[in-house]
Amino acid sequence: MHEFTDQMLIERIRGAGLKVTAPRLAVLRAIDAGPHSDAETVFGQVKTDLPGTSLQAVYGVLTALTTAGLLRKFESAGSAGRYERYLNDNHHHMICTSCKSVQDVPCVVGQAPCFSPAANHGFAVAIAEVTFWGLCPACQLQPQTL
Amino acid sequence: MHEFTDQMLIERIRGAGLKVTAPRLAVLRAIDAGPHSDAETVFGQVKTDLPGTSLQAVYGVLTALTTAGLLRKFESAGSAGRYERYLNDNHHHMICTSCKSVQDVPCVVGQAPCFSPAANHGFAVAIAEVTFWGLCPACQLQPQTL
DNA sequence: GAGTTGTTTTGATTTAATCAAAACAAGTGG
DNA sequence: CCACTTGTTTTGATTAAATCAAAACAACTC
Repeated sequence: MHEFTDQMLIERIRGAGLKVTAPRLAVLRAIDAGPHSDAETVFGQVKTDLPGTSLQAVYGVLTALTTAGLLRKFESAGSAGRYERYLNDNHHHMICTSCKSVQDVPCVVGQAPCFSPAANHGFAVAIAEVTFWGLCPACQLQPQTL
Repeated sequence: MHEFTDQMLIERIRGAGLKVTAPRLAVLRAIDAGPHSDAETVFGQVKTDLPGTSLQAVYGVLTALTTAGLLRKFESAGSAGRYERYLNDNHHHMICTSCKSVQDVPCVVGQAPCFSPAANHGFAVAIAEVTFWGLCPACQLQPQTL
């Protein structure tokens, strides 16, 4: 399941100009193990391999790593903010309205179709965020709402 | 500024199968006057023309009107949930990263281009939500962040 | 005009997140 | 290898957004 060795993670942290600490390694490992996790979920994961870490530390680490460009935060209706490894691949998210699970979806239609709103009203558009809402395969099998 | 008379608003509420009450009228008027408002903003507006209304009532009214299909709620990173009149026009939003102001943008590229993710992983996609982030004209004139 | 049902008020509670100050540790340079 | 500086984490309190429950109340129907 681990795509990255600790050594690789250490290099990524240091490469971003940040000090390498145990909580930061643990957070990166947690995101690697469970992408699209929120702060609480990351905290739960981190606690198991680095007990004594505080939830506030996790928030701080997530914010620092996001600012440094190692992680990306995305927030969507009805859920806490979630984090994933930052990849400059312009992908989007498909979220299940029932179980809130998240799938990555590449943005393939042309290059970056959604970057061009029809009328931009003078806005300098920097990024376009696309979220697809629907029912995941598992939840489609459920008879009704639980 | 008022697009709708009270009589029209009353008909819309009743048409949705809901009882017509003063707070509901006041909330619809507030949304009409300030689209893309959050609950607190609506509350501030409502208070002026119907003092004694509670914030919780505003939350309740917003939820009821949203469930009934008269309003649409949208939530975006860094802001509280906002409400607008529901229009079945598949429009999207352009939000200023600096001042958080919102502009509607029609979805014109073809019909509903964003409804078709490349690989849907078995998801039954119901809606696609597109948010453009950037700097509004006013904030582009600011030398730097305030 | 009285009754039933749906709505609003009042007040407490939850969740997600942020802030500030003190304790601590990573990476420098001696 | 030790001490210093700076950045990080902990501890504890606080905020913002929203939700819940029960009692008071008002809209629509008969």
